[in-house]
Amino acid sequence: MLRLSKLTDYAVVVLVRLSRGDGVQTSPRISAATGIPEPTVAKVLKALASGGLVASQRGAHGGYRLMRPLAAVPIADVIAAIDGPIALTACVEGAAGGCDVEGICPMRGRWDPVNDAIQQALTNITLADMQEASIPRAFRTPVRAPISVAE
Amino acid sequence: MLRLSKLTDYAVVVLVRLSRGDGVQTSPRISAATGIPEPTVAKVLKALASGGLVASQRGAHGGYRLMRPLAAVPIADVIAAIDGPIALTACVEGAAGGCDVEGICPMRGRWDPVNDAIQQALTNITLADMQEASIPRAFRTPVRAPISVAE
DNA sequence: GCCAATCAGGACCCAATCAGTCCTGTTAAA
DNA sequence: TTTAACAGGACTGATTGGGTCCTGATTGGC
Repeated sequence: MLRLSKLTDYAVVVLVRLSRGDGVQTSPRISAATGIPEPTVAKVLKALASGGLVASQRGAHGGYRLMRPLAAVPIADVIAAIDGPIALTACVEGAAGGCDVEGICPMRGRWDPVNDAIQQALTNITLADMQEASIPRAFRTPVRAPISVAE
Repeated sequence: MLRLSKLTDYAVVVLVRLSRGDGVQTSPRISAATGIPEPTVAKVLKALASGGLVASQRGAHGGYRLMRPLAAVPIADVIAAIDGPIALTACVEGAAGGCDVEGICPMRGRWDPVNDAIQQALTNITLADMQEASIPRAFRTPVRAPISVAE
């Protein structure tokens, strides 16, 4: 099913939320605004910080802020930050490790064109695109968006 | 990581194998030729038959054969046959069921452009493309290709 | 008409993965 | 010094998927 991790979905919500307001925002505050449980918000933000998508400020009055505007964040970056590098199969070029029959595996490299195509597709879509895409009535209004994720 | 199911990888191997030779081929024979365990080959073939990618013939001297040449089989069809419809998130248009907050979920429809992009990317790549892509030395020769899949 | 080979369609089990939580540091402002 | 906040793990329960097996249904040969 080409499943996307649920945390990635959360990450989009969190990033969109971060894009409103100027200063840093704490994870409890984002949790309250989005309805996502606080520990999960914290986990997502840490991953996003590692990926360079948000900047963190520690200590009292700390928090997180966006490093780039939404339009400059391809969804591929978000996925990479949360789920690791985009690779359909483990033996794809760039994936860590090596399969047990590496070197004799006829599948080696076979999925590369597919990966490249997907990578490119995901790079061409930014968070701004997703933010604007077909949001149902009454949800253009900010600030108090409830739970987000499906399933 | 956008993980692709291992069975889909098997399916590509099986389909490529089926493309060699004219008559029907039995699953034990394909298993022997590819190194994939027979029950798994059977499972993959059943799914491919349900998806209309291969035709089956029951009874003695039965087996499977390709319905179309490899160049006419987009990889999207294979994925759909094995893993079900291509949908990144559960609440994507076309996915079964409905999430618990359906109707108020601001994420609803948001992933659609991403899904469409991926769908299109996968539709533009056929099995023939994958077959030709960077196969290492000595594996253009048919018949006795060993295990395929990565881990 | 019977038998053997083969596909059809499930049920089932085990391992791996992931979402989600929690705990213990470390940093920085008041 | 205290407190608010992030950093970076470890841990657990549930879900998923790979893989196997079993019981039919179908077809060709003897």
